[in-house]
Amino acid sequence: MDSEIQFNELLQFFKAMADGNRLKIVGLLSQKPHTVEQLSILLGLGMSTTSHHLSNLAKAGLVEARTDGHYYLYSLRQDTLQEMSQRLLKQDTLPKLAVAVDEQAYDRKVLKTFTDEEGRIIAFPSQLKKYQVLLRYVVKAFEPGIHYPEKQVNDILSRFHDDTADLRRGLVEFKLMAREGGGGAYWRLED
Amino acid sequence: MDSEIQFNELLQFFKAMADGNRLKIVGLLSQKPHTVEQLSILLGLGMSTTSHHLSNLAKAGLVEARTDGHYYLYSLRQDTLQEMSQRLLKQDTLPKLAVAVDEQAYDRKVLKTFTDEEGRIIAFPSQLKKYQVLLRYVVKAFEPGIHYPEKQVNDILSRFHDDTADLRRGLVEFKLMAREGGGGAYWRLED
DNA sequence: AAATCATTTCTATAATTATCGAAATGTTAT
DNA sequence: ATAACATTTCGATAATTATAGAAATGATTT
Repeated sequence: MDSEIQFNELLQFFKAMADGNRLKIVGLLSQKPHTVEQLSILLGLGMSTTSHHLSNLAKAGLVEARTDGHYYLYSLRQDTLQEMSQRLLKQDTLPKLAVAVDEQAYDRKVLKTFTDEEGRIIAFPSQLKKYQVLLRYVVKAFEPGIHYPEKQVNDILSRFHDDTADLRRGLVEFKLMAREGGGGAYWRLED
Repeated sequence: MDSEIQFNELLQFFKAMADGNRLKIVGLLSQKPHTVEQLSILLGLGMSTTSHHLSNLAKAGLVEARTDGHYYLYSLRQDTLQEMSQRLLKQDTLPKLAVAVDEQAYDRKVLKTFTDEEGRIIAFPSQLKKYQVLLRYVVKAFEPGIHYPEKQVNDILSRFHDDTADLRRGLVEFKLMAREGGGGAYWRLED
């Protein structure tokens, strides 16, 4: 859903700007590009910390690095900042933020319909949207960052439904989990 | 300081918006006012938690409550949101964010690294920016408006480093000093 | 290829923030 | 006033985020 992207984009933007040191970085970069070392000295932070802040800002599309001879030069992407500010001024942006609420309510309703009290799946919905709701629910049983052998994946999935193969296939198909090479391990993907 | 207020106001604004549940609240309130209870049900949060989020938004001036019959009705202050977005679009807002930074910290750090207790240069930095810091430091030994013959220039520069030729060349190259004609005198330039 | 320098990633810890349940406060209607 | 109800504050815990130092990576020069 499009407004889902909107929501996450805006949230990431605000989170990126919601730190004093990152705000200062934005201010400094609005004047001219700086290297990581320069910024860390100006802010009185470790270089690794500064690097972390910069990658946070970069993920939100607010800064970019260009390699310049001996060092990297970070600069501000004014266009992203403008685009975000203007989006806030648009009439229809705010109401769309509430769509995420409806989605959630929708998810709850689907889960209530297709799972029992113990959280097991009663039946597979025929509607794709509802099927995906179930998959998002199931994938939460896996820790991000951990690699699970297929046997363990099946063990975990069997807590939700006997047709573990169907669930496994769905999780991979809709990119909630990934698989290593041929018969390798599975792991959970971020959003 | 005025820009100090600017900074904290903006930071508070971003912090207020940097939470998924608060963003959803803003979205919901942009459609119509809600009570704490309504919001907490829609978001699936405890009422105390919702109240906490609302007070956070209120502190940033983004929502306000008016008492209506039996309940409180929270509504969005669109004007604050507009004012903040527009501020981000203004040319001079961003540069001001850097005022909180100690601009001279960088120069001090470089000087500390590359000069000894007596102020002599220990080594020439490879980074151009740092080299320029040293040059700006050295050039202060010359009075503006006075013309120095090359011999005297070398005498003064030798207080900082034996390689006076390097320093002389750097000072001219980066337009901190200028030279008259062929073998004439040097003088300090104003930035 | 080795050496040097800037940056990033990793690992661990400190600080901040979100959350809930219970108790306290405030508001409206009787 | 008091009863009934909505909201806030308090106290404690869970989750997230900021931070630094060490090790790994990437890029440039010799």
